[in-house]
Amino acid sequence: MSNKIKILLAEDEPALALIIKESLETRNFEVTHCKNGQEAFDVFTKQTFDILVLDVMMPIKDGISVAKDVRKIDKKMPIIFLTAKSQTTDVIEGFNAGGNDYLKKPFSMEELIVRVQSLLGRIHEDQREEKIAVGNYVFNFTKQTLRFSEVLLTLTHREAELLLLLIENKNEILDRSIVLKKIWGNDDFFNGRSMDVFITKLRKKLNLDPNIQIINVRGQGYKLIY
Amino acid sequence: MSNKIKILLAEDEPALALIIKESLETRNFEVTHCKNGQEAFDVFTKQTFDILVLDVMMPIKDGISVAKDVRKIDKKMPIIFLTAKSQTTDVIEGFNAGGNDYLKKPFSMEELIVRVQSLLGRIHEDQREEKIAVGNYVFNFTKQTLRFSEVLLTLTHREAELLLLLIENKNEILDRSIVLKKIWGNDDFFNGRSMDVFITKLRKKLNLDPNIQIINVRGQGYKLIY
DNA sequence: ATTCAAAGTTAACGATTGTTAACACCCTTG
DNA sequence: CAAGGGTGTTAACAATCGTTAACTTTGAAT
Repeated sequence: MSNKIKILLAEDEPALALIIKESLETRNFEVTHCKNGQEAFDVFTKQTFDILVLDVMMPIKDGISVAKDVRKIDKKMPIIFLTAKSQTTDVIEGFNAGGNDYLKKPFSMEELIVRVQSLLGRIHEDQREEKIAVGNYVFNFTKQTLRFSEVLLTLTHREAELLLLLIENKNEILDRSIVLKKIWGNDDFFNGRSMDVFITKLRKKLNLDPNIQIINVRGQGYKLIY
Repeated sequence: MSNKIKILLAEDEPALALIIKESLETRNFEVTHCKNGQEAFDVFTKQTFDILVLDVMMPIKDGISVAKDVRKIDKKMPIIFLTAKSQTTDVIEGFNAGGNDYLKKPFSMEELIVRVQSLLGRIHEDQREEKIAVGNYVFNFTKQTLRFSEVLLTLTHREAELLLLLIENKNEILDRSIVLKKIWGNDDFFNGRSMDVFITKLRKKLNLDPNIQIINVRGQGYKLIY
């Protein structure tokens, strides 16, 4: 199973459907296209999607009707309507049917993409995984903790920030001045010494796993290896 | 304190601002109007709102800039942009700044209202219940209570306000000065100490669940994690 | 081998934060 | 109006964190 974001697109006009599908696919979305509302609802019940993009006017079953049926099953599924109609009443009808956004034709692909992302962002916001494996440790940045089997070490905020930068550049040289600018704001002499102190502290806390090392590269910076 | 939905409206054109304000008020929203972005951001830091409606082009500080600053403080606050510009690039810029919707002028009041309601609906799904899960606790802001299975703790108003802000920024750093401006009105030294006292009180009341912690980030603020 | 700058380490200091308690200010109640 | 509980602020002291300083060790260049 791929981990791509899955979009169900219902659009009866073949040319437009193709353009939308391809545009979304270039952004690495996985798009399933249906030619009418009936087909779309059928597919919806049989697969899982992250977001629905529904044309309002379609043969057999219109988009609003699809949305209403979907809402009976799934209250949270993000739904965007596409429509040629631009009267306000249609927009209102769309929202009342449980739509989350309403895009009037003609619209640019960029705008569609950005609105799709906006709706998805909200859904996915709580899902970030915060635990990072570092050798035999588990590092949790937000909790500022390092766990080595049963041993739980707590880090200060500075230590956690520094470790995160090192991890993001693991096995590569992390430049002194980069760190200093990012964490301390500027790279003057004293901040540099302060950073060295924190490297010492991190080394102490990371020495439970002998495979982890913070190596100094004289004149350049540090390298976290494991 | 009224329980109306609070909207912060930033719009420099007086005639349009008045129309919007009155339209929203007929729907029983409470609207605070600001004439430019600077004013809007000031007010935002000192009061609490449910949604922001920002004109993009304004003197002194534009709406996009306001949104970016707001996002540094509050990741979830719903933001709708209003704009005369209709180029796609502006829409994209708006979403990138953290906006949740983008309405092109001229728009109908009805459309604004449905879009406001659509965004609020999503947010209030979590909160309309008024009961917010915090680890194994259940927090009820209006009742100022914290329940841990059978144990019911009552909070003072200050405690409840502070906890709500922490929850709205869970797993992220909540800035000292933001809290102080929002709850105490200004961030002088003594209010700062007072806030620290309340953090202590909250920690005590939250220590039934060992997974909940209020972490201090020296010089910046506090972070609620669970 | 000598020299000097960079980095390692430890300790001390000052600023920030944590905690407790005393105090002041409401409300409500008698 | 006095008493008392509840609430928020101020003050005092303890603990923690980040920086600075001092001294030591390392490594590269001469």
